[in-house]
Amino acid sequence: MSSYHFNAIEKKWQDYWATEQSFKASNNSEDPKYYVLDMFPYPSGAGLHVGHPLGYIASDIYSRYKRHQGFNVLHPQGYDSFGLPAEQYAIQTGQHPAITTKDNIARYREQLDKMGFSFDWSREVRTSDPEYYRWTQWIFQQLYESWYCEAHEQAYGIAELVKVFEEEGNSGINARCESEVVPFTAETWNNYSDERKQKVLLQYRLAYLAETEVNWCPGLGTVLANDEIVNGVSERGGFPVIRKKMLQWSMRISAYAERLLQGLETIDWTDSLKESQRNWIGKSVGASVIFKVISEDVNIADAPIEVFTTRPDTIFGATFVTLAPEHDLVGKITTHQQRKAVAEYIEATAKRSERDRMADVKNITGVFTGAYAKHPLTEEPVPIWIGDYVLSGYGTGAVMAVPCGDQRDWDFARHFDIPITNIFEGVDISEEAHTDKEATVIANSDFVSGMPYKEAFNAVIEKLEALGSGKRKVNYRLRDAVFSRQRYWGEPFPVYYVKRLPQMIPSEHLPLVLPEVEKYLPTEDGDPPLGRADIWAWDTENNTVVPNDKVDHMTVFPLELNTMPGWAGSSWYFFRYMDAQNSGAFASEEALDYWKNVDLYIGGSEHATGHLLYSRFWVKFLYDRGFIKVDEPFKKLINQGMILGTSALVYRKKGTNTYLSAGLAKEADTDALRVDVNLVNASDELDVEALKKWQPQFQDAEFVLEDGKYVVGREVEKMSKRWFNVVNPDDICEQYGADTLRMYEMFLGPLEQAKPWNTAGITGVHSFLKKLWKLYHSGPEGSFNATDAEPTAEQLKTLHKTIKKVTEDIEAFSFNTSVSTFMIAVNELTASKCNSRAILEPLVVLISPYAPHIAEELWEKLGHQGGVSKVKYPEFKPEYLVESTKAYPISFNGKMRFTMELPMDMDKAEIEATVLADEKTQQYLEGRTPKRVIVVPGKIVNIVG
RNA sequence: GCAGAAGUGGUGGAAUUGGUAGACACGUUGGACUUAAAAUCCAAUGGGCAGUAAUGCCCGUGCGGGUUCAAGUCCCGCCUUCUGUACCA
Repeated sequence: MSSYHFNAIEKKWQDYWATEQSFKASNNSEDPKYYVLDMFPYPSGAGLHVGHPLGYIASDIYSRYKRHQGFNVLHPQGYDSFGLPAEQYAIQTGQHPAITTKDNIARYREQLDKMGFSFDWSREVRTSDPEYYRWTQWIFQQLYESWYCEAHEQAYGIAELVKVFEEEGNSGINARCESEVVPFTAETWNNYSDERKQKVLLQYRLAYLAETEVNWCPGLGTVLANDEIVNGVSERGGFPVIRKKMLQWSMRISAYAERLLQGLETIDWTDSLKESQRNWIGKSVGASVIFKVISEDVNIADAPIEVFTTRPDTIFGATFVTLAPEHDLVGKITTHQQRKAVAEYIEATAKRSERDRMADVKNITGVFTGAYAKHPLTEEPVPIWIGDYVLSGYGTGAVMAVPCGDQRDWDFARHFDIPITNIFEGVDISEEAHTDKEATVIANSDFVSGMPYKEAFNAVIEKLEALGSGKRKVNYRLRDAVFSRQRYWGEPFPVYYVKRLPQMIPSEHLPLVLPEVEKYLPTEDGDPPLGRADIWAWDTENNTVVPNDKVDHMTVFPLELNTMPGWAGSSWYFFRYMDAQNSGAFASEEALDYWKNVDLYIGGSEHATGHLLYSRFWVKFLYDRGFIKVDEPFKKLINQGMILGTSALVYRKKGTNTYLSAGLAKEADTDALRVDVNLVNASDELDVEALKKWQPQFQDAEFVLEDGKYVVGREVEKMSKRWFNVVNPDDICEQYGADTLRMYEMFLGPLEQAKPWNTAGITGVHSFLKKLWKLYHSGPEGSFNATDAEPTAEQLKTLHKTIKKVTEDIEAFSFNTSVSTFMIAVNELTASKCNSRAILEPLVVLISPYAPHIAEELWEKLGHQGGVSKVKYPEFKPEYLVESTKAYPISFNGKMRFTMELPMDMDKAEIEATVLADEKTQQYLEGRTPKRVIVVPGKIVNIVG
């Protein structure tokens, strides 16, 4: 073997790792644990492109590094195989999602294996596997069996709630529940029918069934969560989304709003990510204020309109009240004269999709109801308007409008000619509202006149509380998460219905396995595909699924037809890896106690408000109910940046079949078309003959060259099949090897930054590996050759410099610079023709996280048995580095005299060196004693004063 | 609009967190080897000025100010680009 045959080496070691199960983690170990996790992929039909493994490479490097340091590392991988993408792929290809999912997973696994990841595959999970979703269903049932006590800020079992109801009713309970819960005494409760009791309890449960206004997407035939909507259209497919009332399962995540917010302080995530979650939770502190309707009609007189405001200090500037068009009171209070206008307005807004409403922010619309409400403090009548700038879903769906202090209220008032009262001292509000609250004094406001914001804020609330017309209130933007999907490819709810009330299937009879259906498509009117299943009813006597026609509503009942959303399975999978085969629990107590939570989590930032929030919610819930001992899932989180594609463009002269080279295209009128990036070489030159064969439209085309070449244009955009800019990692592994791919992806730039892929640069990294190989293959015909001779001081310095820098880089996740450090080391060692065993051994261990295959090969050639992966990390010895030695100056005099601690065993010595500093710095240093002198061999570089 | 991040050669990006800016790599140019190409190796490569030369000097990190012996880094004010989020009262 005379040169670096990476293909053979990589195959050899991948097989070795597989047969030896080198990366299998043990659940009981004396060693400290470390849990490194990747966000598991959706196995889509397109396979992996070079962008996907970026995060996996980073986490793999860190895992291998931690193993070298003596940690018992859990580094698992699995597949998020339920959900819309898998199902849509199945619909497109006309195959059963289970089959396509299985095929896709096999393809993913093959690709992943080629890159030499150190995953413990014995712990693989698939969310669509019944043995897995059995526990997803089980957690759902635990949520159903729980309620949230706001007094203790904790979830408890529903049985405890029932006990309280039986003894003292619900008046003493401070629970997170539906707002329309009717108060009752113990006696009333005990007299309630069983059915009535169940209905009441449903209002308290953390997983509950309720008629909710949801984001209905007719195009996808399903309901979407808020984070699945982008700019008013569905994230997937871009279909319009409308609001619709439906009976849905929901998760009372809003109960955890405050704890989800507080928990952010305890975890090591990036500021931007924490900020996204804070925004999503959207805490605002203010007051709820009651305006009572003025009316002759006794039925509606004094009906309270509750509004939420963050500016109670401006209450004397409230000149009208605005209700959302969907507000319950609208129909009741509208006067006869205004009835027609209001009805027309409501109809018009209901027709407008969410998208239109957003696109049309500037257009001010609204209508007067004809009714008035009494200002709680001035007791003056204020008109009640409706306007679609008030959202029914936020706060109470009603606002007190203070045009002088809020721009939207100001715009609305100006548009409809409603009076604007100025309650700020010395502020001009004739052109716009004054929204700055600091450094402004309230005026013209009865008892708060002359007070600054903060003082007025509290004074008004106290007054309102005394009058019973309002109270301090904290509001959250976070809303409960809809948990039902009218979909096939998801976890079935373990629920059947008796008299239309949900009942849980006994947990010992889980999983409730997804039934077969003929068609996976949802129907246009939204009936779930499970409605087509023939065998989908629950026999409560035999605890089994039976055909639908057996339903008798005595012992056999219909099952829930909806399935769970994609985020159900991904909200707890990190616990399943701890004990993936367990059939008695989602993971054993011992496993949960040992692994605790994820130490390092790497994945894309697109999950900032979805997966990462829901996971935190479920973990806090499981913690409350005592199933786990940690209340945050991911201690440290890193978002890897996306690797973008570099598309290649050719320019077709308009209306012809003539293509102009990029340099000529600017002067002509052309259309840019994307062509396969694989037809273009590193210097943007197109292989015209290959292009002609690629697609028939180019067969007879004419190409106008410049300097004898056809040069393509470039555009950086998402890597996608339809832009023909996808680079397949398999091809890179084939051509350069997995070690090169791994190092190059790291070398490309900082992990967290988005960056375009450019295959051209890969040769630098590849030749580094070749150089490393050659350094120790200087024997006859390139055979392995390492000497036992003592390394030189220079070589030892190179080694320890590398240990120091690489270790620092790896701890800071600066993998890009550590690749550079390796290159420098190998260049230096090559220059001194180093083939010392004493240098190579530690160097191989250092490199093995990055380029594991070549490291294993060299390790074996050094005569070691067993893999390199658990060898102790080399120790850094500062004495080999003069740089880090401290030097203490004696005096400064243009030239400087000082003593320094010299490397190794030498005693203190005096040396003399010239200070490299400009004149001003020299003057400054005159007479001072610098604290530290930074030295490189031979000369002083710099002085730190 | 709000929030977060960033702006450094032809390109990707370094810079011990206030101390020789441009490491490392790509690309480019020149050279060696070769009949030739590929591969490999060596050298040069921010801009400008002076010198036969080794070398020396000046300007340079989006723009304008400031602090400091010393600023890519800190402070103030702008500009630009990404990434979230948005009629949230």
